[in-house]
Amino acid sequence: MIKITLPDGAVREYPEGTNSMEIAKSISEGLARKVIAANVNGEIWDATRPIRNDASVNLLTWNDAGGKSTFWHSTAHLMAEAVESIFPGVKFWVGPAIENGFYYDMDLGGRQISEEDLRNLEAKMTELAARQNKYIRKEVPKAEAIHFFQEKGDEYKLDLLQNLKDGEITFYTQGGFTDLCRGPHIPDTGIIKALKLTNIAGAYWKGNEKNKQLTRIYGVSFPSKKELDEYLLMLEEAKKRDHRKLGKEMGIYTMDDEVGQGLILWMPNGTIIIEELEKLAKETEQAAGYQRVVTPHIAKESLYLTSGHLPYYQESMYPPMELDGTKYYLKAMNCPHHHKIFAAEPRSYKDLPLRLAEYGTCYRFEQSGELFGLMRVRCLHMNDAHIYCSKEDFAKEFRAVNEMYLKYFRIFGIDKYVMRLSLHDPSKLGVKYVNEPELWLETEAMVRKVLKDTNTPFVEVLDEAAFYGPKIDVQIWSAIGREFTLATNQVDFAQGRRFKLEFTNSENGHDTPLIIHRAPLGTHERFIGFLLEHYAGKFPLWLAPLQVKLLPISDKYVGYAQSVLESLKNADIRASIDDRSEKIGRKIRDTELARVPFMLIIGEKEMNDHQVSVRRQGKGDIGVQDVETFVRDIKSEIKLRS
RNA sequence: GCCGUUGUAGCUCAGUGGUAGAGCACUUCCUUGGUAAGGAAGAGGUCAAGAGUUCAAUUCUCUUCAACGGCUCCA
Repeated sequence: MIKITLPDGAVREYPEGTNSMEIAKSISEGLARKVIAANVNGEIWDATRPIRNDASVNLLTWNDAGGKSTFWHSTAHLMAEAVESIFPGVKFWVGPAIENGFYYDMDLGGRQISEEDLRNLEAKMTELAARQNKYIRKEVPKAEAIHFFQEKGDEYKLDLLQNLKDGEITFYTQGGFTDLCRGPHIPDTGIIKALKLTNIAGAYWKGNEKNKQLTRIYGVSFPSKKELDEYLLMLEEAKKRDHRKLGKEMGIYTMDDEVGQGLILWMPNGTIIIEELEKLAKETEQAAGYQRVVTPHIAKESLYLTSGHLPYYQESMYPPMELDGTKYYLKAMNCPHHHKIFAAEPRSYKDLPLRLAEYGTCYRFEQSGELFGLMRVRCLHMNDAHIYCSKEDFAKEFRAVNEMYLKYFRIFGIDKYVMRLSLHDPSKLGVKYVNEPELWLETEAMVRKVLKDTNTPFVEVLDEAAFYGPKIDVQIWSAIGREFTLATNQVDFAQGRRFKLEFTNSENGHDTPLIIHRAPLGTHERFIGFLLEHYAGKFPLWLAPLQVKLLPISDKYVGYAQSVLESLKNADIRASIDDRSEKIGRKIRDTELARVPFMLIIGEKEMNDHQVSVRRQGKGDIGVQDVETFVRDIKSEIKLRS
């Protein structure tokens, strides 16, 4: 007998060689039906794998992350089985579970696969699943495994085998399909009740674009039809919140083939949001001791040779234009221009920290396949600033920048974010990173210390730094689950020297300033894309392109509505009148759907009493107010940016 | 850049080898109303662009462009 410890601390005895499924059955049949896998001593195991020694066991069901991923991984095997039966001779690479489902990479030998094939595969998978084939685990000696895949002619699996040691190789078989796999898997295919193959994509072998491109099929599966339907419904809902859809619907931005890919045309409504964001940034930066500058969109090649950007980033810059033998580049970053402003005057330690801010327009020649709505574009407006400071001031300045981030996050209600400390990879010094090993370690330690001192939660990642120094990237998630880097806060110990930037220190010597690059609001493009999804288009009052819509009950009250409109406009409130000869119900509906924060209904009573009947978007009728009271209240709400 | 899919009215989408339709939106008229859709009429499309096959192409083929889903990349 062996002792099994359950999550609640209970210890039960079972015969040696029992398995998690047996354990579940001993607790209840209902539980046994739901068990997908089990966490045995911290490792996820098949529910049917024999347990030989005392162990702590946590049974996993669909509701556990480990259960879900096992379920999806097993569905990937089921898909492979279906693929193999329909396309004999296919070779497989890997088929993991991912955040929402699974995929399998395969070499179809040059064969193309269509949407129709996916439907056929789904049907085949459903058929195979219904057979309730067991997933059978088998430990295989390396020589035998190699022989198996040599017979099959699958060089991808042979490649995988190279890195595996004899004695740790396992095969899993379900129905007629055997795969090299460390597992774990669900007990049998019967519990896969609903599935959908979602899309086909090319994926480079081992993620390297120099390698052959394999065919990747994505899918998702569920233990019931109901859950699949819910998932599909969720996707529909997410679509409605997509910034590309909302941006068009709300007249925020447009794009045009003739202007060019990835080049955003900001429409009047989008421009209002841009101006409000800039107002916020300017106020905040002014209070924090920044000074504003304005710099050109282009510069000579030599500027980027000095900065060191050219060799690292030329491919991401628009090709140069040549005038009288001199090459000019559209700027992809603002820092070199700002450095030249620093260099334009002699600087004393008394001038530092010098903080230069600009909503700079940058152009980046992103690969065409990378462009994505507002999130990834070729012309962007960055909430940029560079702080030139001494080493002594660094911690204080870096900390102040972090606090600015947090201030913005509060304003926009961003509570899901991760600060990612991006470090250099020492093996790439001189290639991807400036070859200053000691400065790297020193600045990385400085940044880490600030994060620790301020109790800022962060993760560290290797090989993600800028070429000139470590950085903090802020990862955020939009309301529909899109993750991206919003903002970045970087330390730069390299460009100061490259530009020979200097200040006179208190001992009358010369020092090179450290530079902090920071962009808390990222770019207008990405940030507004984020905000659209974050708010589902229902912007808070201060950002809403149209803040108030006046809805006269009939034509008779348009005159009075116009006088109210005057009062609102005099108070700098963005308002307009719906003077269509429509019924009030219709006007309310249209205004609600247009996501206007306030509606003022104006009829006989309001006109006589110099009042307005106020309706708040999403909340409905909130009563009658004097015009002056309404203006005062709304003004204060706008000012608070709440 | 690579793999795959898609491209018909402002939007969402039907449809056909014989030069096109619906709903919503839009315009005009009627209606003048009290908190989420009043009625009627009208206008609107080189069917992404170019080439080929054909008596005839929006439809079939090819190329280009763009968008979308991924991969790779992302200062």
